[in-house]
Amino acid sequence: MPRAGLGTAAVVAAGADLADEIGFAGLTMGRLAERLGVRTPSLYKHVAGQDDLNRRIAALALDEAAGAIGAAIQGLAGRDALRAAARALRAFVVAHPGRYAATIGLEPTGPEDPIALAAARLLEPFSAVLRGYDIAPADTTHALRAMRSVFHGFATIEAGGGFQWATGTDESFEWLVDLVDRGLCAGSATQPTRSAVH
Amino acid sequence: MPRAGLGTAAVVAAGADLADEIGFAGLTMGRLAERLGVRTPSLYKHVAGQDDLNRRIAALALDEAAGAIGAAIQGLAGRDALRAAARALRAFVVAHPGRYAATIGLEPTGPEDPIALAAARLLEPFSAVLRGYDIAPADTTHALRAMRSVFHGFATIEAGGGFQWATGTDESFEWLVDLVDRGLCAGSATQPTRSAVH
DNA sequence: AGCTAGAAGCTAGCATCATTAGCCAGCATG
DNA sequence: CATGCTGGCTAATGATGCTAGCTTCTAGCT
Repeated sequence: MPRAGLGTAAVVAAGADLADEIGFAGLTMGRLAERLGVRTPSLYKHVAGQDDLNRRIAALALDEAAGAIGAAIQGLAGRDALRAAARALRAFVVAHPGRYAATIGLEPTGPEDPIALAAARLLEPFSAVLRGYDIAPADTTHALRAMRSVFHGFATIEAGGGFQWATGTDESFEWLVDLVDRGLCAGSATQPTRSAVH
Repeated sequence: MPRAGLGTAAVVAAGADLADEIGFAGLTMGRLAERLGVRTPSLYKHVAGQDDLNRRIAALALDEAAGAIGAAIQGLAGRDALRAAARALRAFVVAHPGRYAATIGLEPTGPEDPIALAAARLLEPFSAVLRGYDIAPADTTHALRAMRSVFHGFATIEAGGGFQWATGTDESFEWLVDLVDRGLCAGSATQPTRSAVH
């Protein structure tokens, strides 16, 4: 029996592709093995198990997303950068729903977890976008979390099929980006009482 | 063998409680049966299967969330209503992580699907909040989707353990609410060119 | 009160999966 | 050429969802 010449990276990549094709929920060790022309137990030579596979796919996805967004905002600033970043994230989720689904609802085991590292890398381009706005240093964490929440929320809802969704999604997305842009601008200009509370 | 006196509602409620306790991922037909003092196959007299159970739990959760948010915004308007709604949703997700997880990433089979109906009911209190802002009628759909994305995003990230999260989450949440408030206010005051496009 | 029919429970059994144990073949190094 | 590691395999186990088919309880009718 000839060797298939697999490796951890190849297995993870194939798993990510398969998840994108048939949906993350349908990603099974058996199907992945079949896709790779190999019997199921052989996968365990490259991956510790399904959970490990999922986490590796998630880390890969976060890394790829970070790269795509970073590239998208090159040379842009302010609202242009915000829009570019948001669009790039959305495009990634639409193009890779399985990969993205793998990133939902997982806890890094520690600060050295590849997932935590990849997540940190994904935060970086968003930090860059934020630098184009006039945000108080004490508020950057909040602003980062806000951006993450907003676009993550939109992406998951859209990727999950939304509810009554379907029509006008593009417009709604641009509207959402503008809302965030307005919020970030206004937040820097006016520092009302409530910001002085904490 | 004495009858347990179950019914679909009782099974679904027990499933929702169990999901909140041990996590939605750990909700299994066997465990639920055990909790109800019944053998696994008996559940199939009340529920078509695991998928059906999950969808019913999701519908229940959406319905309960809609009720909680609706109650929370009674007598409030504008920013007060927005904050109350957002806090109520967040409180619900924190108190019922299993229920909420059941609502993530499911597609209603049709407009008559109980999930679609419950989702529509959840939209209602948010519509009420929006009425406290001066949003152009053509933009209400976008604004609704925006609110849903924002708070869904924050809730899921927080429920999923977040990433480097943990500290200052409350502050970040309030900051996010204020950002949306600013965005909604500014969106009504200024009607820039892009709003006149469609 | 007794009969009947359907609802609600049960045992047994099957299919699918993830996972482990243990074997064997190819390849690279001495 | 021997040797040992690596990566593939078969076989088997245990968990889980689900179906089939039997039995018993109970509601409702006569």
